Amino acid sequence: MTGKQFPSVWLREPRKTTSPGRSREEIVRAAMELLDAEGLHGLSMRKLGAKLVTGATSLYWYVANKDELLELVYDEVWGEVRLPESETAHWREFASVMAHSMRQVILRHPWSADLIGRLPALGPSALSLTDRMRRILKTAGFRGADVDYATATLTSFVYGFTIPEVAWKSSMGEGYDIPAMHDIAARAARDFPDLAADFAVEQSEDPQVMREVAFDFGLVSILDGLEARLVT
Amino acid sequence: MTGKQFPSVWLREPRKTTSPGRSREEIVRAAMELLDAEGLHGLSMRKLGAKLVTGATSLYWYVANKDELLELVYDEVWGEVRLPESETAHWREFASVMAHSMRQVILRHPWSADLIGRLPALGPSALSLTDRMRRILKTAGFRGADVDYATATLTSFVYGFTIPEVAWKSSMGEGYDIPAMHDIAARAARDFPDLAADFAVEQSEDPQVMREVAFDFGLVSILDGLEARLVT
DNA sequence: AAACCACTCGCACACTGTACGAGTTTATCG
DNA sequence: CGATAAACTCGTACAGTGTGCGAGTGGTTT
Repeated sequence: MTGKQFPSVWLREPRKTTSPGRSREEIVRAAMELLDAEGLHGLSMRKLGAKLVTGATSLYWYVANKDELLELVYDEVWGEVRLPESETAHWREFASVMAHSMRQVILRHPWSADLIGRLPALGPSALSLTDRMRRILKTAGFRGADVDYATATLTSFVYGFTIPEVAWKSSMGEGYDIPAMHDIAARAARDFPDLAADFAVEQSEDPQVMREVAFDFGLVSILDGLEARLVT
Repeated sequence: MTGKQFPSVWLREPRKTTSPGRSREEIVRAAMELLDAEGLHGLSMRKLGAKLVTGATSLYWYVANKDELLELVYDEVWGEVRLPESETAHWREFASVMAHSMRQVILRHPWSADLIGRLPALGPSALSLTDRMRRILKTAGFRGADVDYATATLTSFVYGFTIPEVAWKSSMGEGYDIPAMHDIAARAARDFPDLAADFAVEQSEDPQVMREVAFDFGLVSILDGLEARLVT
């Protein structure tokens, strides 16, 4: 009956701290460095403690558990998203810049892809992002729930496009061994000749560029679709 | 130089087996049951062994490691997607059914959301799905790389929409304690009055229905956008 | 009978997150 | 100043994880 308490760092008052050296910020920064260097798998409380020359369990004074720590670094990531300065930008321009920036940020911090959805995104950076997006959409003429729907559509696309992309890259390592990839695709798809054939053709393209083009294709399509919803 | 070998069950010949009782299929089925019952976190080789009345390490005869096992159940999930029977269905109809079905399947097996992107999807069910989608798009008139782009756009949306949805649900438990959610959102967004206000309004809707409507909104928008790319 | 094969599984290793509680420093107050 | 309380540190321990290894078992083939 009581309804489980939803756990999030952002719903707790942080501990008051008189601390000199150690602090949440420092811990978050160190965690981010570890994550960027070694990935999500490479972050453990013990390693983090070692990096900060502290006992692993000392960190639990500043952070209730590992998930809370991850929530903090997660929000830090969204803080890196760059948006058009002016509030008066055309909504298509705004949305496009935001989408591209979100993708770049995730590519820069591949571990964050594993966190999307696994953790609540209630931090200030995340909220500020959606707040600005919604504002722009409203002034563009979207009304009521359509504002939600439009943002959801957009962010869903960015997430869904980028999450598998990042995962693939980190599975492959950074090798980009194109002939090997070709071979892999061909072998996996040997029962689907059409698929295999298309794979073969596309393998000749630069995958980096291709991803970019694909992203833009999807983004433009979505913006067109949303615009159609607007003019009625 | 050699280029790391990409690891996937589907790229290895399976072991030949004279086995009577135990088999890959049985293991996969048991794993699926465990996953549906207890989530990704609840699946461990030891528990799975116990369920099958075997030593945990015996499973490693049939499966190289846990990730391979997960690849197998993962493909099983995509096998549950239902598509229109006829190859002659209109592409919009086809895409729409596929998107909805994918979403439903993920909602039915929430643990699968955590696997999207983390594991290569090179199994027969996954490949068959993309193969059919691509075929339909081709006959609809999409050409060359546009076929990839369009499918990527569609599946990205489905993934990106559903992954966070599922994660949110499983964090909250199935409680759907609406007033509590209201409170949570309000507190988290206290620095963003507009956001908080909108949250408050929307909290009065049935979230289940709302998600469905949102999904359809996005889907229709995307299909419109893709169609615009087609008629040129 | 010997050799091979498919298969089982106990043990051990290196790790994980974190509860607990005892210890130490620092700040506040009478 | 001394005392009390609050802020902080951290060693130990527990219950778990995936899985490499190597010894063992039972059936089939030569």
